[in-house]
Amino acid sequence: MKHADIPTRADDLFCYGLYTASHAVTRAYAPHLKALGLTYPQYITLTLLWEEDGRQVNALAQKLGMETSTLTPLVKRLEAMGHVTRSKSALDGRAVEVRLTDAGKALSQQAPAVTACMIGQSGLSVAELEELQALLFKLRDGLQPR
Amino acid sequence: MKHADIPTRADDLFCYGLYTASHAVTRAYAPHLKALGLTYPQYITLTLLWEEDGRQVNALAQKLGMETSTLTPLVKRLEAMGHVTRSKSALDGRAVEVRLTDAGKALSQQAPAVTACMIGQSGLSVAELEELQALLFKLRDGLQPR
DNA sequence: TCCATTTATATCGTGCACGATTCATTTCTT
DNA sequence: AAGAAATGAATCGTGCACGATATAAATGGA
Repeated sequence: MKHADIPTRADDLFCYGLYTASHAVTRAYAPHLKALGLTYPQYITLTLLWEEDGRQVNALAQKLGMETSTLTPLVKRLEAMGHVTRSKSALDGRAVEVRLTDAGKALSQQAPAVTACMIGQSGLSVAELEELQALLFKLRDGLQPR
Repeated sequence: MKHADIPTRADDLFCYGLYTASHAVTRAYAPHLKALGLTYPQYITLTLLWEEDGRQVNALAQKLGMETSTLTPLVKRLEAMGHVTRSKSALDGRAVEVRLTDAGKALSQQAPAVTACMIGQSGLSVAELEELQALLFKLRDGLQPR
């Protein structure tokens, strides 16, 4: 591809839509999550634990594509709020396993209503959301150096 | 839509792909932008100025969908780096106009190569990227309360 | 075994992002 | 024209996100 073929307007840059849409979603979630006392990254982290409890910090970081330096304090805040416990792995003294408390598990009951509300707000059909999700995963996986 | 119809796995949540893809893009841009001494939000802000110079802080915030409390320090850093100037509007004493310096304008020469590289890395066709962009804008605009 | 390397987490400093608040300026109302 | 309301930036405090660095535990090789 030659430079001449590349869109130069900010609206056309493939990074711009992602950047603004991502923040718009975070903002749209905020009022729902505020009622649960959660931030958006905290909520996403909990969804991973609802799916599979007892993950290590490392596994959570991998799933989210972030550094443990981001997750350690986040998980500590979840612990301080009483949603999870952190304990050293018996098999590997370095690893920390994150486990949901009853309170943390109970929060999962609220999730479907929040998701439903967000899907409704989005104005996109389920088919469009699936198409979007597929493209996002393809983009993300393409960019991962690994 | 009933709750039973809502995907509950984290992978299927429509927020998850956006969250991880957005960070993946930021991370993929980082090495290219580091060579220019810029962060990703700084780069996007500059693209808006390359498109139309002399915008007010408010206009930039609107375009990016962010608060002025985020942009004010960012623009000040761009000023400290010598890429822009900040000056009070003659027509409205409250407003601050952001203008590119010669150095800031010169940076725009590097942008097409960066964009081209990112598009190549993404592994998506231009058609797919346009489709993705369209869905993202639709999502974003659907979520804006306005 | 012993020591080098790797791995898992944590810590620190910088920058982004938001909401709440403040301050100055403009605009609206009367 | 004067006070009220609205607007544009800025400031402050909290939390997210990264890279660089540190520390402790596990692994590997000689």
